[in-house]
Amino acid sequence: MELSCKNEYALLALIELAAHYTNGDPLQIRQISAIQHIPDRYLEQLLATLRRGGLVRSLRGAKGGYVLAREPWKINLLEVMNCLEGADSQPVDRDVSAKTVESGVICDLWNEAHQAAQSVLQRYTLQDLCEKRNARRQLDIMYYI
Amino acid sequence: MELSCKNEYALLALIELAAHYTNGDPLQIRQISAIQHIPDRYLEQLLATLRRGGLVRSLRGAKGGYVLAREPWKINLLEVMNCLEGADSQPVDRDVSAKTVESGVICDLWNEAHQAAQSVLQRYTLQDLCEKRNARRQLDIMYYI
DNA sequence: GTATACTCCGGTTTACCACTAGGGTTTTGC
DNA sequence: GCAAAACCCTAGTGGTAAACCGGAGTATAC
Ligand code: FES
Ligand code: FES
Repeated sequence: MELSCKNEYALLALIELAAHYTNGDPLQIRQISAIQHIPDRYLEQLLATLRRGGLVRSLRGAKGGYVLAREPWKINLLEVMNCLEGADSQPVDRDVSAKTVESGVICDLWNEAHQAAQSVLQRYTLQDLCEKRNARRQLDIMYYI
Repeated sequence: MELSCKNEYALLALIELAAHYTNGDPLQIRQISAIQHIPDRYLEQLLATLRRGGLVRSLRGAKGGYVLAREPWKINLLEVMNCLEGADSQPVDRDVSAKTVESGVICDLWNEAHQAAQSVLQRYTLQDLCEKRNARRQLDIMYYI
C-alpha cells in the first residue's frame, strides 16, 4: 500500500509545470529537480514517459524545457497513473481460459475495488493539486505566525 | 495495478476454508494446495501469516489442519489484505517532518483514493465470495448445456 | 558555431516477490 | 513407546522491476 517514488516524482513535476503554465515559458529538468529534490537523470526518464503519453510537450535546445500539453484543469490524475503504469510493461499474455472460477471471482472483486480508487483519481486534476498546495501553504504561514 | 499472487493465493485458501466451515473438520495445506493448485510450501507461509493475524486457527498433529477463526460472514476482505500487507515489513521510519507541502498534498489524495478501494473490500466477506463462486458455477453449468 | 538542453540507450544497484529447502515441534493411531 | 502425519520456523535462491547514473547524440537559441 505504498505510493511509489515514480508516481510521486511525476506528480511533483506536473504540479510545478501546472503552476508555471499561465506564464508561457518552459520549465527545465534541472529547475524542477532542484525545486522538488528529485534526481535529475531519473526525472528525465519520467518526463520522457509523460511526453510519449501526450501529457507534456518538450522544447529542445537552449531555452528549452517542458510544458503541459493541455490546460491544468484538463489533465486528471488517473491519466497520469495510467501513463506511467503501462509504459514499458510487456504485453502480459492474458491466459483467460486458465483462470478458475474462484480466481475469476477474486479478480472481479479486485477490479471493482480498483475502479473505486480510479474514479477518485479521475475526479482530481492538476489544477486541483495546485489549489490544494496553495491552501496548505496559507495554513502553514498562519501556523508560523 | 496487479493483483499479487500472495493475495490471490490467500483468498483462494480462505474460500476453501469458508466453504468447509459448516462441516467442523479442519482442512489441510496439502488438500488446499491440491484443489487450488498453489505451491504447498508457499501456502504454508501464507497460512502462518493469517494465523498470526488471527484470521485462521491451526490444529497441530495428525488429523490437524486449518479452520477459520470466525464465521465466514465476519471476515471481510480488507482484514485479509491488511493482515498480509503489514506482515513482515520492518517498521519503516516515518520521517514526517521531511515531507514537503507538495508531497503532503499528493499523499493525502492517494490515501483518499485507497480509502475508496478499501471501503469496497470492507463491504465483502468471505461468505460473499463463496456465494459468488456458487452463482458463477451455476452459470457455467447452464452455458455447458 | 558554440552553449544549452532534450533524447536515446545501456548499466548498476537495491529490493521485493514467488518459491524452495531443511530442519523442528506437536498430536494421532497403533 | 514410536513412527507417521501435520503444522512451525528460519533461511536462502532466482528472477524481475524500481531507482538511479553515465555517455554519446541531436536540436535549438543567440
Ligand atoms: S492499489 Fe493503489 S489504486 Fe489500487
Ligand atoms: S493499489 Fe490496490 S488498493 Fe490501492
